[in-house]
Amino acid sequence: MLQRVEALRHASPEEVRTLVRLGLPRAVEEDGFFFFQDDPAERAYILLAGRVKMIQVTPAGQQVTLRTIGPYRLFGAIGAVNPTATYPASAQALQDSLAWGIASSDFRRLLQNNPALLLDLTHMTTDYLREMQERYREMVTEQVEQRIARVVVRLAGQLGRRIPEGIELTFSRQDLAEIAGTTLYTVSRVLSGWEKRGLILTGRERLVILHPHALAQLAAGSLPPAP
Amino acid sequence: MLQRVEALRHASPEEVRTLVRLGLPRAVEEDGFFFFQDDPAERAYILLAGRVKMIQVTPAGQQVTLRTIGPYRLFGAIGAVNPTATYPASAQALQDSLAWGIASSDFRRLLQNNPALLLDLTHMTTDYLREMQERYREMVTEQVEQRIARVVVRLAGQLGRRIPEGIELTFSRQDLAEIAGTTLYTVSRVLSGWEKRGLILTGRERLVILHPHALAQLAAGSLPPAP
DNA sequence: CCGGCTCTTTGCGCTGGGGCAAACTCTGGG
DNA sequence: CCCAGAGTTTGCCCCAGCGCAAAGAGCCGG
Repeated sequence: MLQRVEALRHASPEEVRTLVRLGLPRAVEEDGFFFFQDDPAERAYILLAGRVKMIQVTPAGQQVTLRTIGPYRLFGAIGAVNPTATYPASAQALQDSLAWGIASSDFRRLLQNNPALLLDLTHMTTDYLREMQERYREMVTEQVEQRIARVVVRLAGQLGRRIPEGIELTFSRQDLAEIAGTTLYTVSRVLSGWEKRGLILTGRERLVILHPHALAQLAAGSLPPAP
Repeated sequence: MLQRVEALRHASPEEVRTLVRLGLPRAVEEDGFFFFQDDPAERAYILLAGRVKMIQVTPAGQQVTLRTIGPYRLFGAIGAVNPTATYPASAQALQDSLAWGIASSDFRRLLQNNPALLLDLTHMTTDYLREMQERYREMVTEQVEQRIARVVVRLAGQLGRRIPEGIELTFSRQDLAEIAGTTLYTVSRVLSGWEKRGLILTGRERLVILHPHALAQLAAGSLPPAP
């Protein structure tokens, strides 16, 4: 099963078996936490089922979602590579979720014995870094509507479900706001606008993308925002 | 000389010699570019002298500075680890600068033969990733004045010069604006405010921090912004 | 089928900070 | 020493988006 994890592509079957032996399953129900920001990074996780969001909370209590994790993806690994490190973010379950937890020391040992695996991890990290740099730029330079469009397009690609009408996403306005770095009010207004223009359908904790192409154009800034 | 590069801490003297042999020096004068965003990542660089900023430019021509590089630091390496990758940002010299350029393929070969080095690189990358995540959160949640304070404090630590009066930095208002994700007007207003409050001295492309502690408090949000 | 809870919508007012324009001030080159 | 050009300051206006408040809508358990 763990073979499907792209981070373990270069792990030998034996190493995977070791991981299974050394790791242990951890189930967390909706809204529960796998770990908290600034806790010592004791384990890295592979998500097996469900959905997890990585968040940072400001001293004032405001939440920012850094990314959402889908099945067969690694999380908590950034903290785990460094022996003395703490988690840079908290991991909260968006749905009931199940993950395989590997002690950081075992994880590091595995990486040390398998340079190909370490290289994979480096690639993953640099990819994520590229994404963060881009999103940072977007945050600085783009208008909210465009940012929300980007978020929706990105989420659709990662976690969208194909249904007859289009692509379905299950996120509340609040969720989207935390990802796009805005407020639920603004998200609500923007989504309403899109619905009026016939680009999407909305519902409680749900939206359906009818015209992915138009949304992508909005995200790219090549389509002017609502009148 | 290259021994001082923290990225090469685990390189053997012989490997360093190989790097010197395989690499070549590249001088770029002020405002010149080492490479551009989206170009194929042909070389990784180690800065030997000068200062370089990594920037992304939006289609509309707006600039965002991702980070500034000081001597003995690696840049362009994120692009170099992946054989098919392009640079995620442009590298522009803030002053006349000199760097040692290593072909990406040589760089990768070195990493493959020396897992300790690869591990160092991974640590550097994850550290930078942590920083980007933090700055992303700051960008989303914090007010401009606080963000500018953070930028100034951070730059003071990396590139500040001790002088009798305090810590001196050499950046134009425009530079600071691009780093803090705001406009030169706002930076100018905020700096003027700080000067009136006696926290800093300002000058053309220059500022002197008189009370680092007060600025740090501003950056942390524990000191209220200007009245 | 009801009641309550959570999520969503929308009107309204407000403000942080963006951006133009014009004046001012360094600084280095001739 | 003076001038031109680059960097800076500040007044002024404007608006995108925030956030309250109150009403509406969907969902679930009993």
